[in-house]
Amino acid sequence: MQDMVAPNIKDCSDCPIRHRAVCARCEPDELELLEDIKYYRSFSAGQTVMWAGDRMDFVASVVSGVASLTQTMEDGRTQMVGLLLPSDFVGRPGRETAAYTVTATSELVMCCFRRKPFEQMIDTTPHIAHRLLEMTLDELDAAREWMLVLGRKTAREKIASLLSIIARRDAILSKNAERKSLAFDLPLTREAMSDYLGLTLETVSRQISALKKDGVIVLEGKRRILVPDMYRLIDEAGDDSDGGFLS
Amino acid sequence: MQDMVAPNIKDCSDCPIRHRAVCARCEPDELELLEDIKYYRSFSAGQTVMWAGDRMDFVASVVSGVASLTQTMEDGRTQMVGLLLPSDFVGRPGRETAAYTVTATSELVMCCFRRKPFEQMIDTTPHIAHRLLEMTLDELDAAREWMLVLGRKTAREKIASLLSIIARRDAILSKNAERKSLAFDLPLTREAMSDYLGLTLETVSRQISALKKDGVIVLEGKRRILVPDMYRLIDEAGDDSDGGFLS
DNA sequence: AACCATCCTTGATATGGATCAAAAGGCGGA
DNA sequence: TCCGCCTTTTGATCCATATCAAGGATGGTT
Repeated sequence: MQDMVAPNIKDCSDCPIRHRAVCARCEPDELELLEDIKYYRSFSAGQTVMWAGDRMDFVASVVSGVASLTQTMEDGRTQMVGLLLPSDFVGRPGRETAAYTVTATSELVMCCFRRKPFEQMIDTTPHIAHRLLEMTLDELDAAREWMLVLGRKTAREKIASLLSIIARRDAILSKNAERKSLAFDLPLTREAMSDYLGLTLETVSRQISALKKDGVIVLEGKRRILVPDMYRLIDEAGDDSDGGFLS
Repeated sequence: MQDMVAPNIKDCSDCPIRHRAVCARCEPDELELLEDIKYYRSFSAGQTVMWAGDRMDFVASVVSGVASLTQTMEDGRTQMVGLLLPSDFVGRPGRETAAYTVTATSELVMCCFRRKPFEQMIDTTPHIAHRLLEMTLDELDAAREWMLVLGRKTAREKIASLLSIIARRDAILSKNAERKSLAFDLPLTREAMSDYLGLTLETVSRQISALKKDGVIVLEGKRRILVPDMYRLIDEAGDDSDGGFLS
């Protein structure tokens, strides 16, 4: 259960935050400041990055792997409220303690920035604040998209929605976007999927079996998914929420 | 179906955005700039402020009344993804078209700011950008809270959660916070409540009746709710999501 | 190779909420 | 004041998903 420095990352060029959150318009001296306050941490599947209520001394960006944000009720019911894929950002500037539990659902490498100096950068560097606002608005849109899934979709549609999202993100990362058929590894256990979808793990398993029987997906082992026809899968998801794949 | 200028609002001092989003640390000349770009619109219950996909030339803040953000699937299933109470902000700087349909669920007055000049203010006035980021993060937290409600709570808990939220907001507005018992008007039809909670309107009605029968709430007419014991209601909601009431 | 701990699948049954249906308020307009 | 529309309540039945239960696959450890 020991964190370690990721051995294979040398500089900011591998760090998504450089491209997505902060650095697109950074001046060289700002980049240098970023270098000063950042460090890498890696986690193995199942490890908890932080518990809700923990003091949080950093904000971070996912370099590789997948993490989840979860909320748990006293009686143990838990709901995933965010899925962090590579290049996603986690942490709330200005907040001392974590509001959600963050868990690595697969091998995970995060690029962390010490919170206090990061907050100073936000205050002194307008385009960083601007970029952060954009990212937060994107996350808000994603959360609202997900509210439709949780509130109004059937179990089958929920599974198809989740697979679409992962497939799309995977395709973008591997530059395979707009390919009709594709394959990817599921970075979540059935239980994690059920926590995301507001279902039980048995229902998740059954619906995956059903989608397989109907030829919407093909399983290679338990975790690898082939999607023969991405448009079919998106259609099963019940709406255009994943229309972004088409663009 | 005609918008009109709200007759009873003369200056920014009645405008929530002044306090919540923009003006807390505004310089006099910034306030003047705000005055230049703002105007009021009012709507009656049921009126649609804008449809998803509409071109959006303004961002706005709710002055009084309640509005909802909704998403609808092709087959008509709809999910509310945001409830806008007085002082809440709506609109995404940098986006041309509305992502959600905005509807007045009661008499509604909004304070609108023309989008382009508002965006310029954001870019040139760091503390406005900062405040906007904070508000967006608050909304994101609220959305994630709601994901737990949608994904994991029972119908009864969902109703209690919604009533708690409205009660709390109402108490804050009328400076009645931390009172144990309180009363408020429901600004939503049963159908709107069902769209928020991912239920049918029949289930909403039945659960309200059940809470009434059990003495958790008292109904005066259909729309006015008395809560004899706020802590009881919060308890029925199933978790501490409304612990904010206690503070 | 045998063992163990997870993770996953499948079956049988139970149930909370949806659906279908009807009637009872409430409220504005003629 | 009465009518007609809209909202709400309540009842009967159905069904999608949860729950309970058992067994199978997988991968790591000794």
